Amino acid sequence: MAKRSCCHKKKLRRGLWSPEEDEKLMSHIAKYGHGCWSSVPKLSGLERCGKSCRLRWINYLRPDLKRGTFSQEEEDLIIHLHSMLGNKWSQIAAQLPGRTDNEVKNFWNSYIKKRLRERGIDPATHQPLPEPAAAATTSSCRVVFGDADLIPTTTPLQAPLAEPMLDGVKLPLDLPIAGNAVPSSLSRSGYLQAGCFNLDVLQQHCGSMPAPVVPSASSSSTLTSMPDAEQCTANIAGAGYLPWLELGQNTLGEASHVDSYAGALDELRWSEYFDGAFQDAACQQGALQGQCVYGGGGKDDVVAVQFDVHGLSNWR
DNA sequence: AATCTATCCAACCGCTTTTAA
DNA sequence: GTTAAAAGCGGTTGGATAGAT
Repeated sequence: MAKRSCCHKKKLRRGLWSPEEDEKLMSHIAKYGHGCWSSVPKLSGLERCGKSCRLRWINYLRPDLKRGTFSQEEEDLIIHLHSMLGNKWSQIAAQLPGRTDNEVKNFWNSYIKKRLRERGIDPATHQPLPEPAAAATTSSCRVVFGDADLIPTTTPLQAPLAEPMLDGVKLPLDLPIAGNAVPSSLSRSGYLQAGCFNLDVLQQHCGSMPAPVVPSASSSSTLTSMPDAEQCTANIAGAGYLPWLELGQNTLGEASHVDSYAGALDELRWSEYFDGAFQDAACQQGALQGQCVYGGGGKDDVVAVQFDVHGLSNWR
């Protein structure tokens, strides 16, 4: 038997909020702040549970909400972040100022999912949907986005690519590494651009790579205190450099932002990186669970390196 | 005009994590 | 260290609305 919610237990009001209730909640929070949500209904005279009040505030009444339709840039960013984070809506929403996790989730389920499917992309895996005809074609390359609109021109790849990083243990970026280096058959940027994650670009735009994964207290509201993360996001999207996204000319620019991060890039030495801590981390992580598949080297040659944004920030 | 269907989105549910006593 | 309450989160539901028949 399903447990009854707190609203049922206390016979509190449920369903849509009336303007009067909104008014009560807003004026209460304006005066006192929300403090403890469980006490808000009592103090404000609302016959709602604290949880409901919290949700209403976060998703609807908060003054910093943007609302309205999502822009193309926002849509691209959501797709990009979802390919890395999976259904971590709060983390995705944290990168979209003025958007709530609920809003992003709804947008994903009602619009983006459909669009990706129309374009032959499985929204769950970001892989091309299985197509009998397509499967018989030559490419062994596995891409995150099969859509020509979304993938910039890249050198055709020689090797199969890793699955996208969906298994989200804190922004997983699983870089398959054959031996101590990027597979010889594949340039680093070529490999990364084509399917996984372009660290060149990330480094270029983010430098120290402020965490895109922020401890989200209330979705996007945290962004105001995360200028670096916000700027990083803006730089990635604004410069049209989401590795597999073309955002159009109107989004290009912001060269000064790029410059400010460029220095950090030089400090990154991939050989050091691969020989060092990340390789250790890869060893610790153990099995790949089929995330990265390489031709030639065989399974034993493949080392997955998982790092989160904190790891990236340590590259400097 | 009436009915049916699809879509969108606000809100709920229940589980997990965090915090405080 | 334990426990209960609060907060956070993601999945799901249900009502409103638009569009199709």
